[in-house]
Amino acid sequence: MTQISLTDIFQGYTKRRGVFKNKNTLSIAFTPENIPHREDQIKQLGMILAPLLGGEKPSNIFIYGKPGTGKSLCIKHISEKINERANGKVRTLYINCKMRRVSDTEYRLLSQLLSFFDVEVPYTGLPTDSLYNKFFKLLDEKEQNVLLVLDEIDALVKKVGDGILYNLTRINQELEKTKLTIVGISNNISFINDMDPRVKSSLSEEEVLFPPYNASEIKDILRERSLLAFNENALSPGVLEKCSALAAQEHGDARKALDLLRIAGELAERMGNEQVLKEHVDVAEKKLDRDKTMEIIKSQPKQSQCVLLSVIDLYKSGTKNIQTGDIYDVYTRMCKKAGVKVLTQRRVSDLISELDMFGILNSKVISKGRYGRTREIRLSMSLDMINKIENFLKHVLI
DNA sequence: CCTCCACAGGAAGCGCAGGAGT
DNA sequence: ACTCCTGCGCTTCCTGTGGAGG
Repeated sequence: MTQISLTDIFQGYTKRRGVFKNKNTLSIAFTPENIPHREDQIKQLGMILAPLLGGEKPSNIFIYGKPGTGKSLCIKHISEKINERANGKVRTLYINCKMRRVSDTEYRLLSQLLSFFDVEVPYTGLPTDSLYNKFFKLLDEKEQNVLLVLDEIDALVKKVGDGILYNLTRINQELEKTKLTIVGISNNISFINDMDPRVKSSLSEEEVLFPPYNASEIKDILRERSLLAFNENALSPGVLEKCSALAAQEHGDARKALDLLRIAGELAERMGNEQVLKEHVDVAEKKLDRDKTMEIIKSQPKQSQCVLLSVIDLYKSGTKNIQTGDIYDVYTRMCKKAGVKVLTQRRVSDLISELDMFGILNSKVISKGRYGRTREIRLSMSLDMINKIENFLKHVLI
């Protein structure tokens, strides 16, 4: 009985003509066959990495460019292509270095690398050196060519220093059988300059720059993907233009454009429309912003959440020029109420910096002369959003 | 000119959970 | 069971500092 009605539902769903033909082609996981407006970069990377095909070690590469400019995508694309040609002789290890509690320290990064070889290590207890040795042995077990892609490497270096990179580049020199090529990807251009010169010279033997897309380039990208993703005539006129324009405002972020398009499509489908309208894009933009920040906030530890709620409290009570000391006062009361351990101001100061890094807060160090030097903290979102966060945090904490 | 506020943010080290070796 | 190790979140202690008020 249940099964029958379920099949009915599913059949009804598949029979109904939605707007999507293949939604996956809009996700970040999808690597398209053709990457518009990145011909130069792909050519450059291809030339640098071509020695892999002859079993030679290419130069290490440093890639930089703003978010959503196709850095990871191009690397993924090229490594897939190379692998096809080399009959799987080239192994690509991709790591995003920013993931909290996953790859945001040297130890955790190595433990991630080891897990690619199906080696699980305890989350603490072992010396980092021993992880290096394990990794080293695994690499040198057999002859192979390994491409190590470290995405958002600037975040990691900022947090724990450039020692990791130094160690990795050194491992490379000591390997006998295996050749390890390191590809560092960074959103921040200036970051490479204040690294140890030894690391700098060995990591950025080659540099590739990914400039932001402009609105018409983003539109090209969207058009191409929309042909794969949507049914014919599912997009009303102006939808692509709107997505492109919105994303171009945000330093030419193609990923944002794709997200907008996908969410707009989902909204249209959910509302039973046969066409995606410009209005859907408007709603999608709000939803995208909201979802992103909520996602980050949910993943924060309780202590950070307390800090954030304190900032919101101050904001709502009309305090202007919110500073660290104010926050700490409210924060201590908040913790007691929520039954959470009160951390020191030093630590809270770091938590504020973290929230700043995630883009949830804006903090700026200012000097008020006689009245000291502190950080001024501002919330950079709509009142609507602040209310939403407040509700969520109160629900979770109190 | 100097002073002095209210912190920023670096350095060191502590305690805990969890290894490895004996 | 014991010792001795480690990484990590956190505390403790510290020095540094831009500029308004004197």
